[in-house]
Amino acid sequence: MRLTANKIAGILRENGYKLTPQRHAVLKVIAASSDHMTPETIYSKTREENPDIGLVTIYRTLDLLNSLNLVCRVHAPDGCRSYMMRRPVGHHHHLVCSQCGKVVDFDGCTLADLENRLTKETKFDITGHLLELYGVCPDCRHVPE
Amino acid sequence: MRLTANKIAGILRENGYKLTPQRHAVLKVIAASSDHMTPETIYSKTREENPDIGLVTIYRTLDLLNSLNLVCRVHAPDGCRSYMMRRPVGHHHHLVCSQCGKVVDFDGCTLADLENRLTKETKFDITGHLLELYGVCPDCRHVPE
DNA sequence: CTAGATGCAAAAGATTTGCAGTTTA
DNA sequence: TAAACTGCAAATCTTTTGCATCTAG
Repeated sequence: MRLTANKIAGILRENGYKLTPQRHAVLKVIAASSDHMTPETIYSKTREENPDIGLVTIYRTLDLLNSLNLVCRVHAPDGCRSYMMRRPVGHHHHLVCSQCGKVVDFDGCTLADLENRLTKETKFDITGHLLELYGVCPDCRHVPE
Repeated sequence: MRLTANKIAGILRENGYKLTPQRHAVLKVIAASSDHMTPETIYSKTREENPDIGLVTIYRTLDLLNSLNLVCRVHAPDGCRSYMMRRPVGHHHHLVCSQCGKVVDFDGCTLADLENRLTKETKFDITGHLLELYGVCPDCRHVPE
């Protein structure tokens, strides 16, 4: 289960942000998709129901949601700026299909040992990581164009 | 030991690409730094010795080197387009200092098990991954501004 | 009522493309 | 010499900012 737009609206309020119709619309769009979307895509999807929203608002809303850790940013070898709803579980990563862009997120990553080792070896104070796996999803594998 | 500019020059030739003075200059700059650099930074460093090189050539050269897997692209939470020399060992990842941008690369990542598990669970055909760790390097930790 | 949000237009960047001239192999 | 490469200028995007207006709480 992912966070719903309604829950997020509550979280917004708790943090002192206003729940505007625009933000609600953006949330609905992101919550409705299981894939990651670029700001541009989110913009046009949101406009379908909210033709008056501006692209700038999309950018600002995404920054806000991202800073509240409500959506997460997906990095791919090409475009590095797309977003999807974050699941309630804190920590997860992405498995991205290189052909259709489908994203599966997963948790249970095994980096703790690695981080410990590197902390010792490099004396870095390790604060986080980005892990994205790439591959071809079953659908794309079976239906070569 | 990293790949030297000279070795790469040979590889370029082997792949049917010409070794131009511009490419050589870019390679020298990248090889001389242990950190990742943006195209813009590489551009200005290259210009120090080669004032006539154009930014476009930097972009094209980086794309070429990247496609030959001679340099690698570093993704950070902010800028996602910077490059550094790739080491001869095939597989490695980055530990990036969030404050000064220093990059340490490392190998021995422990993702094989994870990939096996996910292959089973998701039926994705997993072809690669991107792993970047973030933290604060010893220098930045000891010298708070 | 007021801090915070929005939209517009414009600015600022980043990256790509078209093209004519140059150069490596 | 031919294919590949370069630089320039211009075209495209993408993202950010300034500002006057609006609105959720």
